[in-house]
Amino acid sequence: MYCYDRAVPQARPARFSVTLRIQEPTLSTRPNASTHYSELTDPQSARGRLLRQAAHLFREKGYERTTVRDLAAAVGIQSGSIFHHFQTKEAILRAVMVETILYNTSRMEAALVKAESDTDRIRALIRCELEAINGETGEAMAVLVYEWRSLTPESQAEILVLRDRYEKLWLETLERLSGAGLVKADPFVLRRLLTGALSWTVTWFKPEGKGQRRSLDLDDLTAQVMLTLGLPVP
Amino acid sequence: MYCYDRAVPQARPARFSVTLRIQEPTLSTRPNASTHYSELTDPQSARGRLLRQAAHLFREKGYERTTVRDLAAAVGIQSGSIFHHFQTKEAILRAVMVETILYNTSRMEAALVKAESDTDRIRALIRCELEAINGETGEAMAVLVYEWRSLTPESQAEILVLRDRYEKLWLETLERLSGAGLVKADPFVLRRLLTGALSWTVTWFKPEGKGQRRSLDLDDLTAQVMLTLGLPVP
Amino acid sequence: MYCYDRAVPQARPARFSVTLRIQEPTLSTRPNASTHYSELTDPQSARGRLLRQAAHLFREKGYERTTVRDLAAAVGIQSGSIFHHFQTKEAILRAVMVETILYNTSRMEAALVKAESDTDRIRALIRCELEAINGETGEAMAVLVYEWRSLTPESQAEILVLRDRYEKLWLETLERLSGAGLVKADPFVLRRLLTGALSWTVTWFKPEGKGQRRSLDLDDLTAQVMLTLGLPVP
Amino acid sequence: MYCYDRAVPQARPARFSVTLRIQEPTLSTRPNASTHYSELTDPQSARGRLLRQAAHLFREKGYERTTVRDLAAAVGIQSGSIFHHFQTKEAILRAVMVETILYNTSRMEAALVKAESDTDRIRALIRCELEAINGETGEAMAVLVYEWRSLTPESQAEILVLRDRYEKLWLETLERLSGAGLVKADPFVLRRLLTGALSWTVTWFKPEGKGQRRSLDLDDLTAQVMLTLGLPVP
DNA sequence: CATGAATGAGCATTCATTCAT
DNA sequence: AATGAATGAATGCTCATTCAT
Repeated sequence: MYCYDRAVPQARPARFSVTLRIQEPTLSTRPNASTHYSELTDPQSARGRLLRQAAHLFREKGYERTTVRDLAAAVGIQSGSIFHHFQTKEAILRAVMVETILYNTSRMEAALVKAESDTDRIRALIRCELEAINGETGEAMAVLVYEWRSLTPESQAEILVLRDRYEKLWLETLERLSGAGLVKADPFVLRRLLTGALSWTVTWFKPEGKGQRRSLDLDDLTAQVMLTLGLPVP
Repeated sequence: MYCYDRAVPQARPARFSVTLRIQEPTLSTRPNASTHYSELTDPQSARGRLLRQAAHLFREKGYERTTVRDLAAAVGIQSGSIFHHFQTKEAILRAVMVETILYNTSRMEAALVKAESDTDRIRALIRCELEAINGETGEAMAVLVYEWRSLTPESQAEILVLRDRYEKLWLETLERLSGAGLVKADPFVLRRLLTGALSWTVTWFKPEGKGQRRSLDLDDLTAQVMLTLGLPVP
Repeated sequence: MYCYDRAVPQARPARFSVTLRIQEPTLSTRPNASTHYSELTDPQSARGRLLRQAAHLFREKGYERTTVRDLAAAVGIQSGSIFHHFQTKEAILRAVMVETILYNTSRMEAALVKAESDTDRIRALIRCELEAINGETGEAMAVLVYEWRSLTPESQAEILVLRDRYEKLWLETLERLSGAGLVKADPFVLRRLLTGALSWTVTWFKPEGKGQRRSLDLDDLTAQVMLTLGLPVP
Repeated sequence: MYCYDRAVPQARPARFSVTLRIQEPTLSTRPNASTHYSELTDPQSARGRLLRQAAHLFREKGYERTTVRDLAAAVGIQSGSIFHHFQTKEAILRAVMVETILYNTSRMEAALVKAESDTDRIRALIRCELEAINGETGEAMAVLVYEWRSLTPESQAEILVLRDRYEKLWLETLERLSGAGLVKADPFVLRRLLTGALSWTVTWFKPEGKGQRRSLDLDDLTAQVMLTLGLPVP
């Protein structure tokens, strides 16, 4: 699983998109664009529909239990055609993860820019991660967390590089809060506790309140997390 | 995954063990005995060794990627012999989960009895769950959390009954703390945030501090969680 | 493999080229032209490059293990484009064989014309066949011998017709030598022993002497075969 | 194909059977037995029937065109059961070759022991190889020669060791004949010419004279080869 | 209880071929 | 002519499970 305790080379701050372009030629980022959002595969394209269905099925049944035939049927193509778009089944899993992490890193960077105070920043991060986990990219995020073991070691290394950029945003913010005395726990440990707490929401949180005993939206949930940490709720 | 949002029949407080005894004749609990510890399979027996190896392999490689032959080889028997102990591979997974949840519920009940204050109680629960996740039963607990999807719906229902007894211990304690104003967040939500935070430790916490940048033992980790919740650390 | 023991209709001396022209419109022979060399596909054309690469790859990896994509990549076109030049993959194999046999039959006819004695004639045939096997057309010849089984029965029949014309040159020469008492063995059997001996050189003879324990050129090899047959070496 | 021009480590004279026993535990030789014949897989066993059918099908259709399902059907088992006996399809090919080469090396050693003169010896070798190629082991021998390319490099290396022992019997005999002036050509070259000539008989020689224009048995064929070499025929 | 040969449905992947552009 | 996405049947191989011994 999306594992923290291995030695990871320091994230190379800006050039990672070049590396990516080499490894995944059909996936590109626009580093020069005014927004920092990564350019994802067109969701209308065959590849895009495949990735969406893959996220859905991998989340629902697990990577191992999802067959290439399941995937092909969900997209409406023949099983052999899958391999026109991806070399292996594992490459699909990897692409789901890479696209999600790139997309959500960009979203988080954009949200941080708008925050004005330290509590604004931590609230933005929590809110962003909750959105990533429970919103549109939720299935892909769940796959990122819970299907980590199904990646080859090479793919894991590739994605750990991307994850480090994402985690750096969290750690810097938590260290500022810690410096300001707003949180008591060690930032490193606190981030890991939050990772677990937030990613686990995918198993119980239903934004629309369907079937829940009390209705809770993403803002409420963000507030509950802030409360739990002893941080101010607006 | 070990999912919270499905309608679960109210836990039938005492009779679940009867059901269990029918389905798994060699596993029994003694709810009337003076100690509340469940009687687990003898770890020296063939069945016991099988369950231990199953927990290890399911944790390491995942349930789907672990073959019956892997299991047999780890125990030192032939693959066909596995089926003298369990009817199906899934029954092994189920047994790993059932034994773990029964064992850890008993441990938690025993720990609660000794606690004298509300903060003692919550600290005991946190400490107990961290021990379950990172101690001897850690592999089985990780399997319980991360291989949930590989259970049949019938097995899921069976185990949800056991889990409700376990969760009740948590919820009652959190509600007392909430009533006393010691925690601000909703007890129901707080428990779910804690479930995620604590179970996630399996991915990063190494008790011995091997390779970690700072050494942290289970007591330190418990203290960090208490700090995060704004609760007093002794 | 290029098999001798099936009943073959007597070679139809002149009309086979008509048949060929129908099936493979771009390949033609001019039996009435002053030179006896067949007109082969222009090696610069797309078709010519394809045939050359096919001979190379079929020899190197075998027909079955060579994919249409391998072939296309070797020529520098897309796999779909192959089928503008040949109707099926098997048609490529057939064309490689047909062109080689036509080319080498012509070469042998030309060499025989120049020979002045019976020993000259047999030496010319041996030398010619060794050149065919180990020279420029070597890869195609090896394909002709070792990929015979991959042809459809129809293609086999077509090529057997061409082969009979080639074999007739051998058999007539061996019968003259036998009549003159220069060889003792039955000409029919002797030709088959020679076919095997000569075609097998492809597996061990390296004209440049690279890595061989003794350097042996085609003339030396021809002489060794003559010696083996008890025939005079100039 | 069964290729001569690669550097081969010197054959380890007597202990090769030990090596073999390690690599192929179910195949054993009896180095202490009075006869030097290798002990082959029992032809009645599942493994034995599989090897026989494999030799037949690989010879008939080629290794690549023979599917595991073809093989299973020929033996009368399910395709999955093949892999109870052999780890891969290639291992079947390897086993066919190993058993054949061991068996025929032993036969040849036994025949050499009985020969009394140099011409007896060469006649014994020719006769033995013709029997190997056209007799009971004929299909397996043809596979050994014509499916060489389908072996992995590792398997090729393994079998080259066995082949060297076989070839040594030939080379020593030819060198004695050359020393005695009975053959004029270089022994090394002569052996290769003979290898081709003899192995090629598989494509045209039919012992029973079925459909042949003249009836030729193995003795006649041996005599023809001796005649071709200018050696005395009894 | 234990074995291990056998099963057979299922898997990811391959690949010659087609065809709309 | 050429492309390249798509096809779909086939391939080698896996593996939980069965069962005669």
